[in-house]
Amino acid sequence: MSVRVRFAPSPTGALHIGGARTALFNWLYARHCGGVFVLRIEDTDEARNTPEAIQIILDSLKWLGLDWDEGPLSSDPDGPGLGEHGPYFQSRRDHIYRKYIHRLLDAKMAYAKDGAIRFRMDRNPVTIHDRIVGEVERKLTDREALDPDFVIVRSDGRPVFHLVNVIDDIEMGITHVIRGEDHLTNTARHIRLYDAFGVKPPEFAHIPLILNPNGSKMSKSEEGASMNEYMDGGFLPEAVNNFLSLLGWSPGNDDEILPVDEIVRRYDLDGIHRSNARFDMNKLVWMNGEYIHKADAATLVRGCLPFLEADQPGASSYPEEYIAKALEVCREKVKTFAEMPQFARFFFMKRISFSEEETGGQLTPAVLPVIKAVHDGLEKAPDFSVETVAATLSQVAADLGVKPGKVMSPARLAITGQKAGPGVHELIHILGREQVLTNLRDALDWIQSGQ
RNA sequence: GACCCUAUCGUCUAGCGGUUAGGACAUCGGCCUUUCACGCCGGUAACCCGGGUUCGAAUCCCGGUAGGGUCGCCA
Repeated sequence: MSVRVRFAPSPTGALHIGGARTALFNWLYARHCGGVFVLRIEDTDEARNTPEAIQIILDSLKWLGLDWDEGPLSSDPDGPGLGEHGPYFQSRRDHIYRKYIHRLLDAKMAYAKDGAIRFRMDRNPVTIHDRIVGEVERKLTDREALDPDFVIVRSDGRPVFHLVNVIDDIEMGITHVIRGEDHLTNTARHIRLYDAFGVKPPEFAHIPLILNPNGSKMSKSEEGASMNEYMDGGFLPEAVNNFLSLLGWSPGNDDEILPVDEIVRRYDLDGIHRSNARFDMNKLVWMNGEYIHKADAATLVRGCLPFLEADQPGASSYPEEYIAKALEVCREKVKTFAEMPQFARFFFMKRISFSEEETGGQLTPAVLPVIKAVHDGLEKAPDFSVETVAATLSQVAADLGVKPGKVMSPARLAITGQKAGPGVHELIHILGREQVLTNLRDALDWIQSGQ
């Protein structure tokens, strides 16, 4: 039988990092097995669900590259979907649930009380066979022992999660339920529901949770908890996928930077851990840097442009080739695209704004002669190739009788207004004669005007 | 309160009866260097505790402790 897995989010806001990982693990397993990945929207809680939230979930999954074989094509519950098991919005499947509820009622396995419908739950322990956790014998808790039955249809007629989740998984032919460990103890109820419907339960695989750095449950408001932070924060989806796949799963050796197709190839339920993992933004940022350093030029430009434009309005209207060259010499310095402006902003400034803070107090009258010499040297340079610029600056240092460093550092400060940045020769070459000389004259003026 | 899961450096992890307990992030030194990074070299740093089983336990069993999860007319 071919593998069919699903991701069934409830659209109550941004996609949580834990949800994204659950989706990823399901997708990975489907792709590894050549199975089917289903997306189902659990929008039964009308008060909390919004069309915007559905769209965000769709966008987040697309951004991560987690394509679904069956599921909605848009955030419209009545719109077209992919696959033969629709509708894929629970809010549009009520007629299906009704049939199952009647079966339960007719067989006396469920009954009405206080206007709601309750399921007669087994009082004996339920054994859960979990692919990750193993055999789990779930006994009733003290509260449950008082009244083991649970509500499956609210008094207002709306069926609850436990019921619809099971019915949909049956109807959609789900073979493996891969979900967060927070559902493990609830699985006993689900198994009894499968029994009641006379259906063999699917394989269960409960994956460990993602915790905060301090070990507590990762809540929505926590740093790094929302996928929006990565989509809008200068991250590459490949890096986020790679990082998430390693949170609770291991390929079995020390490999860490793994392209997604290799993760798909090596992915297996047996490689999933049993213990929760803490979220480490530091390592994610490092990994993102690894991906940025190897990204192709177009990806680098596309990723950085929004941040550059926000920092220096008009930046995106510079010539494409110029932007590409400017970003290329800065790429090794950043770990997220959001960090790019702090190194590359001067490339997109017609006039540099000098500040005591940015220059670290290094632009003083003492360096006036050096900057003047750099200006005059470059003004007379026959061209602005990297080689010519290098030779020119060396000559300036020689003429002044100082080490090259005594020229490079003030030159960088004067031309870029910053202490840190790409190689001086390269940045002068890319900036070009006119802009470099303008910046140098501005620097001279700024120093002479008493700063 | 009850029930369930889990336990290797600060963090993510390798290990699946015999290892100098390995790697990565972070951190601390050093090198490289015109800056900041990158890169390279090196250091600090872990088997939660207590009992067993065994010639031998990080690995298997039991107990404790700690952390997490669940017990809704939320999902």
